Amino acid sequence: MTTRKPSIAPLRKDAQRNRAALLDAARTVFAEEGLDAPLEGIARRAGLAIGTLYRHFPTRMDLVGAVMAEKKRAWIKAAEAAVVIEPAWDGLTFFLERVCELQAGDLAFNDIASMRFPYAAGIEAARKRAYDLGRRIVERAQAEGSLRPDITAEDVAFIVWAHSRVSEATYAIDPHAWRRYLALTLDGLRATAAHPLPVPPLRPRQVLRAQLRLGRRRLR
Amino acid sequence: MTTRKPSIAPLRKDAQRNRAALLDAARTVFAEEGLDAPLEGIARRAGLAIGTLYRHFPTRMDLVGAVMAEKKRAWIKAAEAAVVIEPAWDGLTFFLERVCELQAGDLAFNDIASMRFPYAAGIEAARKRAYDLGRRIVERAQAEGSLRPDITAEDVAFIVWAHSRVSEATYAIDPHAWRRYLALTLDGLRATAAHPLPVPPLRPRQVLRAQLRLGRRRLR
DNA sequence: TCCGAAATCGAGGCATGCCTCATCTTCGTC
DNA sequence: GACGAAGATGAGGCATGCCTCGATTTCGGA
Repeated sequence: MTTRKPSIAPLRKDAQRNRAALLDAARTVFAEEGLDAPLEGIARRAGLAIGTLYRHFPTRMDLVGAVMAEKKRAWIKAAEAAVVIEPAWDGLTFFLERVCELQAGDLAFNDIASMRFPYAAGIEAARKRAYDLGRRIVERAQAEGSLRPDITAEDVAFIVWAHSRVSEATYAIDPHAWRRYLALTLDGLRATAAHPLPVPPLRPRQVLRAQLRLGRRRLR
Repeated sequence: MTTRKPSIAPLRKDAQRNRAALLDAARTVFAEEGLDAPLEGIARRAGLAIGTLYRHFPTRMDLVGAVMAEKKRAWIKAAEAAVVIEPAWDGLTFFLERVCELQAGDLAFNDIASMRFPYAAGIEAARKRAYDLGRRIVERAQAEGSLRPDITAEDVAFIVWAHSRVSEATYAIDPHAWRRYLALTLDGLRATAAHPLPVPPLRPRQVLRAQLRLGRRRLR
């Protein structure tokens, strides 16, 4: 996230300025083009040479991690808020709405939320935290009887995956279209809507493998 | 789809053999790697030189169109069968299940189903037909009262998009996982599950633009 | 103001994948 | 079985994007 030196040395003024410009450019470009956007474009937009980008962020994931820091915080904050909302159903909808909102309009976060990238330590830590909270949100809503009992926290991964494509398709055409689809999804999650499900849920390990697979495919 | 010459001339024996080998290789490679798979890999797998591939299929879409011919037929057949099934709800579920089944395990058809590519005439004609049938399937189920009345045929696009990512993520980990997610979706589509939707449906033109956008992004 | 360390620069080497075309091979007809 | 047309070949030119590294500039402390 910072430049990986054990470093006590503070950055020089110009370096600080340039680092900020790179983050700024990267935020915009990643959001518009996704995690695999050419790094040269980011350097250009920041008005700097490609070598400077590499000095500050030796790997793509260092840059991604730095850019995603705020979004990560927003993600966890949403989960922390949701887990205490009453009734628990409202907590669940609040959580899903916030996650989808973060995904919509930011292709990079969209990728981050539905995929997994080895060696992106900062991001993975946040994800772990968000998932643990997600599990509690699900269990709470089931306990109160509003969320159908036959789903598991792993099924939330389905929702994130599904929404990631919906958002990718529609954000530039109608920035609120995803709300309609999320509402349909929620209607299927209500205890009152439940019909037997044909196959068992994914196991946590399977979700992880699926996310890794998507990530590999994305940054092939 | 054929090689674009006005041509009455039939292919030479060796050319016929090679064309078949190319289609065979392309079927496998596209299914495994998606529509943007390197063409060199397809030629290599067919045991032919890259120039030969280009002689038979001057553009990527010529090859894609030829490979997707059978899947296209299966798609339309499913829709034609679904539109006469009683009760109409069963027709709808049959249709969605078949489409999702075709998407699962074939990354190329997955792309074809959720995106749009200009100048892929053969495919677009099939899509038009399938969409018209889809509209009738939806209206029939609404008329009998099983499908919630507040959705439109355009909302089916959401389902295809959503499923495309779910399938991309899970087909190699658990080839039937998508059935669980589709069942959840169907539970949200039942008239009995309906709660008011927050935003209006996409208009047909918007669906088209969204699909074009996905296609451009995919074959960037 | 001067100097060394820090930071910047960007050409260039590497890899991938597209597509072309001059040359060689094979088919099938007479 | 010979010949002309159809077909196959693959090196090579082009474009993109990654990443490095020696040369150059800038900063800021003494």
